[in-house]
Amino acid sequence: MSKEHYVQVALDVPALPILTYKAGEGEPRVGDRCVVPLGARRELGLIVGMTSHIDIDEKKCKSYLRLINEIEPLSTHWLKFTKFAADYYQHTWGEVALANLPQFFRSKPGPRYAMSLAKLREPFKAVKVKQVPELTLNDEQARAVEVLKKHSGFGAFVLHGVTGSGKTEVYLRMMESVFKDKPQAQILFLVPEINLTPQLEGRVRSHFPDKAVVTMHSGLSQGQRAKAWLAMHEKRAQILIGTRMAIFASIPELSLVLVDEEHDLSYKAGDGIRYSARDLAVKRAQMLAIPVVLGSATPSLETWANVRVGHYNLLTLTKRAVQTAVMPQLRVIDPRHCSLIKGISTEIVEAVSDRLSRGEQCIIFLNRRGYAPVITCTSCGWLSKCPHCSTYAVYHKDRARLICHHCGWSHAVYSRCPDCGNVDLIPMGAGTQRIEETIAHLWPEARILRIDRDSTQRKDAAEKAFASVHAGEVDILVGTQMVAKGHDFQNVTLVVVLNIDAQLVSANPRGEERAFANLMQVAGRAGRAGSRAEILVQSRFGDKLIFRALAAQDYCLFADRLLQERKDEYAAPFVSQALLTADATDIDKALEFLRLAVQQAEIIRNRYEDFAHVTVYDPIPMALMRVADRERAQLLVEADTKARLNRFLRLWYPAVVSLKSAVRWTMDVDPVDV
DNA sequence: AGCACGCCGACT
DNA sequence: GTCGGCGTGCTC
Repeated sequence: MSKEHYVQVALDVPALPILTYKAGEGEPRVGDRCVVPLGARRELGLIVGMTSHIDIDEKKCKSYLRLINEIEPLSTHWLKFTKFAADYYQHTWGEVALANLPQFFRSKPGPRYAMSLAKLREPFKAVKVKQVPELTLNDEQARAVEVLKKHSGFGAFVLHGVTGSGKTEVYLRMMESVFKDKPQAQILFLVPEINLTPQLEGRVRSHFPDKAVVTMHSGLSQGQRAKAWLAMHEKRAQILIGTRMAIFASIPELSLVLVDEEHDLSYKAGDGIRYSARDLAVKRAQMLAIPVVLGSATPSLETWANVRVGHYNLLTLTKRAVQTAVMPQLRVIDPRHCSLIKGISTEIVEAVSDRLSRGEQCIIFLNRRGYAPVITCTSCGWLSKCPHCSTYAVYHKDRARLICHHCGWSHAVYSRCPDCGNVDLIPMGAGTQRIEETIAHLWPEARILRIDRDSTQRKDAAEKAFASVHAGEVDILVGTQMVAKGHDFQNVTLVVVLNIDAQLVSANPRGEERAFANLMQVAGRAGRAGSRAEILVQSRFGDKLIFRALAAQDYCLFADRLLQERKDEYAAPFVSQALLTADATDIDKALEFLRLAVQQAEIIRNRYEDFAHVTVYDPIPMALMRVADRERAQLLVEADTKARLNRFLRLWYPAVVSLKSAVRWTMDVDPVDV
């Protein structure tokens, strides 16, 4: 066998193919990194293959400058996986592979490289673990664990259970059964947000005192990330809990992947390479022939469709794990048919008063921060528009400013109308700050706490706020989305939802599905430990199916109906989509670029019969057209299958690149918002 | 993406 | 005469 003198190197450079270099010093292995000359600069590359012959001019072929082989090479599985992601999301292999290594491992080694590496290998500081008592599984939970235990090879399991049905305990036992079969196994546990890692981390550490647990999320420093990454890579740690970025970790003994709250939008990366960590989790499990578990009370429609066609196995938890817990009662209140006190119906006011008199806690949920979404002039009709975006600047009373939530523009609130000089400027609508003010007025005795991004800006502020609710120091909690995630409040017996209609009737095709997930999640905050909890939703659409399904806590009813609708409309998830988004200083430039992209698409479409089922739509300005002085337009492409869409994109993407436009653009495969 | 090369306008 | 603007094009 002839020695392979050349290495094939992937580089973190867009639109650059794999380059071939001569092997220099050392014994290069596939999966090692190396420093290579590239034009006038030096870049860090990843060796993805070896070869004994080259098809380029020998003189053109340079040699690598330094081989980096101080750590074990990345596995062939990891390389194949990142290659798949690169092809699927239309990026180069090098971009996906290298951009997803921690900073330390994607940088050229400096003079202190060996020392830094040794430091990264130092043992982790011991963590104090609060012992969580073992829970016994009910029959449903036990069955779910049993199904996974009996399964071998690839399998996607959907753990569908309402809040409080004990999904976490099931995850833990599933992990346990994997470790029993294979003591050196490694497990990846994906969570949607950093905030959710600490509690889960505690549970996991307590359950597996002899397994090293590491975390990976954007809240960690580069050093901490590298340390956790290396611990998994070198099999010193066996459990990785992390946000979407963790899907790209090197996990040589990966044996089980868990994706908690799989429907959560934060699994979809919004910048750079727009991957879906959930979808990649399924793919990675499939490549490794291991099980993946997707958990949610409200699975995404994509996932549900896979359940219904039999690709995924459904494991259902219908009972609340705490036997005494009762499903909360749902009541929809039509604000048109009752008197309102500053936007809050009297029925809700009475219900809150009732809870307060009994010393119970209430949550008021409103997905809109600030005091009022817009202020207006009573005389000339002036509105507080953001000068840089096609939206309104939100009034923040506490800071006496108008703030644009899209670009951050802020201006001291006007004392008189900038157009006509009139002094009567009034806030329209209500955000959490205004609701807080209103309830303080209604219940002067009550202890009120507001939790939203504004009230929790300081470090640990959110944790402290949640702790004070748990400690019973709060009677009424007002908050946005933030209050809906992760925390169960034992003494909360009433949840009020104020402004779900905006989402219910939005132009967004996924609005209803998201409203359901939101409502279900908020509802789950109440009455975990028992007693009669109630959910009051203020909505004009009480007769919608969503509320019937919600009252019965019947996700299947809702999801099956929605799926049927999507099928009839030939909409996602029954079609696969890619979205080309362009932004420029003016909308015409963006649209013109997209029109050229359409031309390219049509050329490709007409050339191959395969693309008869590919639809290229007209470019349109985005719903929120202007953000931070950039005007945005988008172009949607649809195909009947993912595979066909991918084949099309492989031809179209390079054609779009070659347009060489000054317009900024991105391609989003499987976009969440269309 | 960088960083070169390259071909036209105002400066010691 | 040259310093430098950023348009096009290549990187093994």
